[in-house]
Amino acid sequence: MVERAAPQSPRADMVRNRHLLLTAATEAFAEGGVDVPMGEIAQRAGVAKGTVFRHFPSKDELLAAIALRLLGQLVGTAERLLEADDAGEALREFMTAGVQALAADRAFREVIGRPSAQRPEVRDEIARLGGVVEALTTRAREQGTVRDDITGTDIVLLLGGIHQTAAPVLDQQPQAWRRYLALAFDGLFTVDARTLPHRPPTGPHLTDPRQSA
Amino acid sequence: MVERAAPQSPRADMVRNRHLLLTAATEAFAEGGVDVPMGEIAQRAGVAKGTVFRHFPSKDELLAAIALRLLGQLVGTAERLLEADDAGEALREFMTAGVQALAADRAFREVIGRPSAQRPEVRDEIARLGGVVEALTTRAREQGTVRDDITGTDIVLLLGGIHQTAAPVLDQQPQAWRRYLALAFDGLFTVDARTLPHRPPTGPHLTDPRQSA
Amino acid sequence: MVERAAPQSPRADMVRNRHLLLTAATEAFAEGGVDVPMGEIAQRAGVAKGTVFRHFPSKDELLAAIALRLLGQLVGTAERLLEADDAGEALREFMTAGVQALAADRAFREVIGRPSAQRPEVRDEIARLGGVVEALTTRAREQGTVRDDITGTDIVLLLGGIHQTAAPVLDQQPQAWRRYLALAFDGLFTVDARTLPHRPPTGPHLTDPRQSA
Amino acid sequence: MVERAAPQSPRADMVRNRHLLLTAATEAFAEGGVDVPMGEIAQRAGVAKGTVFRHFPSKDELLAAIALRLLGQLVGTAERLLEADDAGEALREFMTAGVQALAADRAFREVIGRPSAQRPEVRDEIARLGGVVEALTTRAREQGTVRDDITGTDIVLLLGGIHQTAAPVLDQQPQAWRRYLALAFDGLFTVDARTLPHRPPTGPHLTDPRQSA
DNA sequence: TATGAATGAGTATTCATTCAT
DNA sequence: GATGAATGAATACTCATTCAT
Repeated sequence: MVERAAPQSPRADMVRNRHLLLTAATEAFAEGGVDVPMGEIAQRAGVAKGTVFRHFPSKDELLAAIALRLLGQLVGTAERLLEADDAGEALREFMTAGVQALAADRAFREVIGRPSAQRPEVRDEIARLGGVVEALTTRAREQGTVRDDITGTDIVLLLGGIHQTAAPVLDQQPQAWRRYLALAFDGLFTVDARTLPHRPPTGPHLTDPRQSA
Repeated sequence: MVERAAPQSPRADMVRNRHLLLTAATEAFAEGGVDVPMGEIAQRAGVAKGTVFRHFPSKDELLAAIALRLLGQLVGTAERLLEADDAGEALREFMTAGVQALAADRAFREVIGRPSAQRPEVRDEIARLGGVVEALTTRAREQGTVRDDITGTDIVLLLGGIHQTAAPVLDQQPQAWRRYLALAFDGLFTVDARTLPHRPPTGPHLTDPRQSA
Repeated sequence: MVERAAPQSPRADMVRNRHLLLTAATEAFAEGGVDVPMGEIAQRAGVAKGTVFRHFPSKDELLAAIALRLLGQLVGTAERLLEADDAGEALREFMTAGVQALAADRAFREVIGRPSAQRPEVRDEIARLGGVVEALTTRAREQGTVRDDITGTDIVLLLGGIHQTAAPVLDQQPQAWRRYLALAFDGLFTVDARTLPHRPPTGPHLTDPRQSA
Repeated sequence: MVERAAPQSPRADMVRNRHLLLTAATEAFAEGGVDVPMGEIAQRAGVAKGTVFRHFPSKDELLAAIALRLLGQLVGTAERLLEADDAGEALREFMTAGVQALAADRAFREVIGRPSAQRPEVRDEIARLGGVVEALTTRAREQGTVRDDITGTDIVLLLGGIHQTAAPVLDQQPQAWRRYLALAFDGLFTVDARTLPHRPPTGPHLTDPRQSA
């Protein structure tokens, strides 16, 4: 139904389809929100509806897979930056990459704030991200470039918040998030600030509370 | 189906019903997100489904009405604070009130990020909010308590972003937004910061771009 | 979409539709088994799919309603026959009516052997039927026209069995069940038979065991 | 996917697979009814789905094969019993075996009452069973142990009916069918009964009429 | 004007069957 | 011959919206 390079083996074709689907789904969700019908994703990927379900037994599972992939990328970035000399700069870079990822992939946040995020694999990955970012933050704190009272969890949460700040104008000004990221940096990378109120959150599940009931 | 005091006049009953509906809908959307069925709103308001549609020809219209009311409240708050002596403190108060409103009413953001927000009335109200906040910000800027490069639009956008930062932990820590609000203040109420990158956004429609297609 | 007498009131129309649906469903299930799509039932009743679900929130509920109606009729028949002088004759009449009901309404048995039968209301009605038939049987036993070792539960179970015996030829010979009913009578209405093996079953749920897992 | 001894020859493997499938399918259908997915049968047999379809071009064909095998067993039993001296006792034994087969293999009846039963091969086997049982019955009739007006077809039909009588309590009382079999014997093995009403059915296809449309 | 019954388009998911490897 | 990935028709159920009373 859709022209396609001849697959080398069923296995190869399957891998290809899985990739196709993940890409199509990420795009589709990005454009239309999580409510896009599974059928549209199938169409975009150029496969039949049944194929979507063969690869991802339910919409939730598909959403989880997307979230996992995105989280994995962030974790990778953070891990790489753990090696950098200038921890403060590394943290800035991580946040920049993180917000950019959210901006580029608008489905991410919506995908994260879903029952899919309740899946153990997703929670685990979130926890993993939290751990790495905590390390990143600790190093920066030790180097005295970031304020004392900021935690890795704060950083992770801020990613979403900063992106969200600019989201309403994302269409007209796709780079506006840089402005608010800089603003956040100004609040973050300061040493002589008064201690922030409210104890730092722990274990953010990145789960939209609306869905947790 | 629900006993009720006899209405004084048809007109009075209608006004009453409209109010009932708005309240019920605000609550319902707050608790369940914008996906709560119209039927549930009718039930909560103690009226029949048809009545909901008589007052609000479509779900979208209802959503718009809610957004309008909430925006109106924010505008009111901002206008009141325009009278304050300490403009910086006033701005802080406005932002606190704004984020709190978002935190308390989880539907607000979702309601705002919808085609309903495209309706002229809503856009107008958003513009009005922008105007008042701009004034508020200008005064603070003039008093030298807020950095030079911050606009009213920035402030309005930040409301959503700050709320969103804390949203993932809203369940467990309903006050966490205060932490991020304080962090934002630290970035905002500083005078000797380097100028923020990216030109300030104009005319944010507060519309989630995802929905604009 | 379907010609129909003008309804007098919404309420009247609803009652009418409920009846229409029940009838259509009974027929549809009778002809096609419980697997007929809900859509077909809607079509047969001349209503939209949604209407079926308004009246019966799930297929199961519809099935239960049908079972209930049929069971109720049987209970009524049994109760009426409790008044008869000749208890043996009354029992024969009841069984005749029962098997005939099953023969006429082929869906009955299938409907009964379903999770729908697990619903308390259905179980209750089955229990009620069991009670009345037990009384009927006891009277016949006391009058010495039915063998000593037969219980009301046996009778109820036999209804299904007798019907089933003739079911394979129901198409070609719709009255064949009379033959096997007579055969059962010959085994039943005898006094000098050896006691039946196996203790009499108690509390038949009329539930197809296949479904109980 | 399932380790297995290396096949001796393609041909041998096929035979083996066919057997595996038939067994797995019989079990699966027995436990879950005819609605078990083909995939589960493949899994149980330890082969891929495609293999099932290579052996049995359609689910119906598979069902037919099972029915055929079971019918064949009954025919075998009947043929063997044709040799017995006491024809009445032989008939009892046959019926006992028949009902027991149905009770033990809950899928049998369901399998039989299906379009699959329409297949010529199945009809032929049913006819063959009818013939043998007719002979069995005739002999018993001639020996004066069974009533005059009973035919082989009646006997075959009764198998299903007797089983069905006890089916609703099969879970709790797996042997209850013996009770109703005895009851049937009491009606059957009597000489001075009034002639049964309704002419004896001929050529039962053992097909549930519900499915024939 | 309020009611709530009817409508019907829309959605996730299942499963027999086909077919490329 | 076996495999298992892809297909796509089919189905129960939801919900915004309409409309007769």
